[in-house]
Amino acid sequence: MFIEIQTNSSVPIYLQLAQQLIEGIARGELKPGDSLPSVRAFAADLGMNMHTVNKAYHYLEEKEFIQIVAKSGVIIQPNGIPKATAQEQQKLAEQIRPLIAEGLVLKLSEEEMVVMVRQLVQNIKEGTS
Amino acid sequence: MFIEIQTNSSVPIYLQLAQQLIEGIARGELKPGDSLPSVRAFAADLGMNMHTVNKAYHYLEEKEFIQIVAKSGVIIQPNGIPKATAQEQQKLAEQIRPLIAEGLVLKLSEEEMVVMVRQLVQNIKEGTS
DNA sequence: AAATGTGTTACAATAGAAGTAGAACAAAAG
DNA sequence: CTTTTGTTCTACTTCTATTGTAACACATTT
Repeated sequence: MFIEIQTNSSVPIYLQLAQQLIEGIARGELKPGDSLPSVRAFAADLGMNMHTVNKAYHYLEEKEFIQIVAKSGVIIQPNGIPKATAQEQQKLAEQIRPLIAEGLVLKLSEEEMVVMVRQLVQNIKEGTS
Repeated sequence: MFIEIQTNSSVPIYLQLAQQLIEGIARGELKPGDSLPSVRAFAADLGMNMHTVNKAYHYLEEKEFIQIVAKSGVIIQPNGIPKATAQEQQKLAEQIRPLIAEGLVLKLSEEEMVVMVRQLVQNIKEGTS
């Protein structure tokens, strides 16, 4: 899968990488059991430091989207990623909340924001920007 | 209006303050032309440093939600806050996108996320958590 | 006019975290 | 045994958040 990093973005490289991998999973391009490149190989491939890739991997591991198997490599959660717990969903909502509030202040209607979300879902699934 | 700061949160104080003011505007509790406390008074009231309040104010000013009028204080955008431009909406979408992607990975359906957004809109308008 | 109160801006300083990177290490794989 | 792999330790630089102090602007009071 293609990874595209914007070095002058305010969002750190490791996060950009992690987010793009998340989108890869969301879109089904990365399936349970698939293996990801080693930190070194990936880093060399992307022209970044090993630690940056490592950090992205650990970020994803903490969310339990992947498994890091010591000395052997990294694979997408092989038994499939379980559905969000109430707690995870709550946490997600908390993160979205200030953005919705901002939308409201900018006079976006509930419907407009719903449309925005639907659009985003489509874009992610299609891999379009 | 009622401000509640959590000092042990990972989200910085000035941002918590700004976000709560934004919610105040969204919920209509703060109307165009309303004035906000001076940096010093507000800081004393909330038990924080004036610069922290100042930073929140400037954050909101940059978004053009308020006007900082030198010497006379701070007021909510008196002519009403204009509807989001295409660019602002785009930017909002960009910020929401990684969260939606994460939701998808956690097997939340498009409908579930739409419901989540509608719920958030209600909560914000009601001022509930 | 001078003083005082109220409020903003500017400069400084600090502590801490974040982002990125190099080198050495131990275990697994081949 | 050699190569590969994730881990660990260290290190450096840059941001960030917060606070402190002082200077400045203006209106009102004395």
